[in-house]
Amino acid sequence: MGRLKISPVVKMPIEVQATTALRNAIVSGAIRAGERITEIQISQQMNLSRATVRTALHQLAKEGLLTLVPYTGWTVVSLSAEDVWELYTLRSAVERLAAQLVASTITPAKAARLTEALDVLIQECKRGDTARIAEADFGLHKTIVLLTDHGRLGFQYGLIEQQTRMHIRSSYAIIPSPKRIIEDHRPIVEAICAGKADLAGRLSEQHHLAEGEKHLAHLKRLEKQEPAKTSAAAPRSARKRAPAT
Amino acid sequence: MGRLKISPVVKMPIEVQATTALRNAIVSGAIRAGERITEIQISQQMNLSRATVRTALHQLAKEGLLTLVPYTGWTVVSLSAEDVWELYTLRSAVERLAAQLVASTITPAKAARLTEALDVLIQECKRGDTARIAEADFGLHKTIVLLTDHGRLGFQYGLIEQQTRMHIRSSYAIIPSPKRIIEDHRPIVEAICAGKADLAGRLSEQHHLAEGEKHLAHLKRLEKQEPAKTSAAAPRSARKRAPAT
DNA sequence: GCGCTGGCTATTGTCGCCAATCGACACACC
DNA sequence: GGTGTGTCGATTGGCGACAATAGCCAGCGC
Repeated sequence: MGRLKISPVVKMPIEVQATTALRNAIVSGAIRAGERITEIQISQQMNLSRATVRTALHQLAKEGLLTLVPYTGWTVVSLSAEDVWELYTLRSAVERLAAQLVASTITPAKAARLTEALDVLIQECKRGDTARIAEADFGLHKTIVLLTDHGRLGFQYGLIEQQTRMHIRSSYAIIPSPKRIIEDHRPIVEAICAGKADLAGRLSEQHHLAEGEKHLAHLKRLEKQEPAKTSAAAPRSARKRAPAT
Repeated sequence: MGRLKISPVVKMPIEVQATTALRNAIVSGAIRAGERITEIQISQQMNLSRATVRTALHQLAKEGLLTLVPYTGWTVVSLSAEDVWELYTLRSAVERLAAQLVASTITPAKAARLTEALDVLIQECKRGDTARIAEADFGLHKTIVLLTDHGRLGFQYGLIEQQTRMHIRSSYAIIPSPKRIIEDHRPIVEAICAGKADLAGRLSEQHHLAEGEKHLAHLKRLEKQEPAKTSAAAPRSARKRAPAT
């Protein structure tokens, strides 16, 4: 009597499912940045008790996707220039660490996975579909982070990624040319695979700082052309110069 | 008719107060690492509804202080060697970024605050009380992070700090000599105040990696002397070598 | 003696309802 | 017209009760 060919049912509390569905709705743009939402509205749409929805919303607030004014309401964050600066500087630090960790523990198997992810990115760049290029780009970076086998780093990276995705969807992000994307990413992967931790870390950090600064300058130009849009949400910080490296 | 001299009442929802009280209880060691707690037990002790306590516990789980097995119970995390590795590597990256950011935007006022925090640390090292030295040490690092004016960085640092504090309380942490502490910290502060972002970042990163590795080696020696203690909690990761720099 | 099954207990999950708070608006007074 | 006060509606905060789940233990069959 062998094993039956039945897929296991994955049990998941409703709270967790609600959190996941709401996170996806926010990150995908189905619920827009800056939008006000209420527990009542969401509980009716999801056919769940308000308390269950409330737990989910609190979780997402902790992830930086929502802000709550007690007794008043919830707002999906809308990222200001300062938020953008925070995200790309933090991402540069996290990804520097990831590149260093993977490079210092590189194995043929890890190198193969990295090379494969880079190949996917290169193929998408040749195809030219910007959405698929962006996905492959995220995929390569996620692979580096996953190869660290560092749970907290992966968690932190996930928070940064989802906020970055939200922002890209709700703004007029500039997309580097496919040629440039390949030129930027290949040396990072090569340094990691060659076990050059210091070089890999520096290249990775530089890549994100450079892209972040370009994007920020672009946003500033857009702001000059339009009335300032009110920014809900994340703690405001004064903009600082990027760290010299 | 001018302003009355009455201090404003700081309103804080009970949920937030409960979260803060529980966080303090965990970080201070009043609730021990590895301990199992239940919503019912905590709600009775705090004289609050279980639902309120539940919200608080979920928040703290998100901060990495607790883990939940659905329908079964909550456990205060007990940090394994792998967790320690994760914390100090992540801390090294975060503090590297902080040092770089402050150094690249240094002002006389910031330099004064940093120098003051270093002076406090030096004074405590002369006094020799290890608890006060540790507090002054944390205080200096927190000052650097706060001077970045980077909300997300401060939040991330706070998570690392509280988990580190928990671990220090629940383990036989080795404390560096006061002389060594001064030798390690002074060059970091000097580099930051001199606006040398690259040097400040490297020194800061190195400081945490070196201390972390020493501590980890110490833990490994302790583990060899005792039966393995079961580790609740945080995602397990394989130990990796520290990144070369 | 071992493995399986069922029942019980203890816990978290989810619900609906009452309580507390905030913001907007109307009204009264100066 | 401006300011202060009170009320109301909309929202979140907090509660206790019922539902769902997991783990443990006793009993039974082989």
